[in-house]
Amino acid sequence: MESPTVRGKVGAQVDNEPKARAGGALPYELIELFFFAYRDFVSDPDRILAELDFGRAHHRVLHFVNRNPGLTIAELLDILKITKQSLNRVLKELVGTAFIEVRTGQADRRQRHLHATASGHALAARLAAVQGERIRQALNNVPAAAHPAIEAYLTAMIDPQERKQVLSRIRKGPVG
Amino acid sequence: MESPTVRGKVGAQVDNEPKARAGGALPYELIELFFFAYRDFVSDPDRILAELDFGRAHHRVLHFVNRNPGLTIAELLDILKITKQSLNRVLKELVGTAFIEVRTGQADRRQRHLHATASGHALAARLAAVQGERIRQALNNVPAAAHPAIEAYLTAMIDPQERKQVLSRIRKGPVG
DNA sequence: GAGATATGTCAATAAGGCTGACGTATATGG
DNA sequence: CCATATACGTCAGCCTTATTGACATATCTC
Repeated sequence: MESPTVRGKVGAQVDNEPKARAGGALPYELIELFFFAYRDFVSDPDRILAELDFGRAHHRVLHFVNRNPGLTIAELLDILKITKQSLNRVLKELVGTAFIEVRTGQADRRQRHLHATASGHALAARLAAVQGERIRQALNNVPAAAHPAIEAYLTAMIDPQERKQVLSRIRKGPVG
Repeated sequence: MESPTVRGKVGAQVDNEPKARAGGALPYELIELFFFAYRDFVSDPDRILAELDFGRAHHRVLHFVNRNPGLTIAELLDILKITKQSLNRVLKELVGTAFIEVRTGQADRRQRHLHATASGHALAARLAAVQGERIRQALNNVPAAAHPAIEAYLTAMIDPQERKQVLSRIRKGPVG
């Protein structure tokens, strides 16, 4: 999983900019650590995806479909915050290669419910495994007592308006 | 600062994949938290950059030049892990808009030493300020005693081979 | 002086985004 | 039952950021 390049609409954010930063120096170390940590975090899946001629976009789609079986197109667009045109190309490839299956909605036949196939689930698990391994190894470098703090820290890095929605989606996600 | 899309060369990495993951479930929560945290972490600078018709590539270049005054082209390419052709377009724009200044090397006149101008420094500081503000706010959600653990965790997320080099560059960086 | 090195540049290509416009199937409300 | 709204699909064109390959130029080093 890798962060999408959100272009175009930048989102209406009100005056969020710190004026003078009264309190001391900028945390350059943490800024750069986060940058490099994320860079390497996504490099593991990249190697696997390259074997299949997939990119990070495929990873994101497969990941969230796998974690949220029956997800509709609209819901997926809302998570990924991309346009349906962008999604379509990637999704078509994942469906064409039988990693994802599309089922017409029962209640509402306009909707498309997305499901990972067996091989889709396997690939998603393989991708999550390499990222999970990196996380596990990193946690080993930190006292177990501090593990909840790391989760709290990452949670607090998420936009407050998004936080609740993100958390509910993460926690409910029962499919491993 | 935002992670580059490393395409093409994926880097020679030896069999790094966890075989069966004997030890239990995958840390899906942390995987997704890291994803969303990073997404929002880069969204703040994006808004500012958009005002100037710059992209994330400009941010990365400006950031590292500002933090490492006198950086050469080759060193910058090594940090960013992109090709000189990719760098060139972005760098030309930053030089053309007078955010970055190029000085021919004294000892070796083939080299180009990059420096942020006054306005380059101001922009870099403004970008770092919004990211720093998010970090500071997130740290406030965590006991101060756990702050070193967060730094240790992020450090351990970086590839072991890269870690030493990255850390030395981060710590020495005296320019805030 | 020959060759290596640091940088610059031209050209073609790809991935992954975007906007705008339009089409189709299905639901839903009056 | 018909009009409108909704969910999705698709065509066309564009942008940014990256890639590879080839070649040019200046400068350093042996």
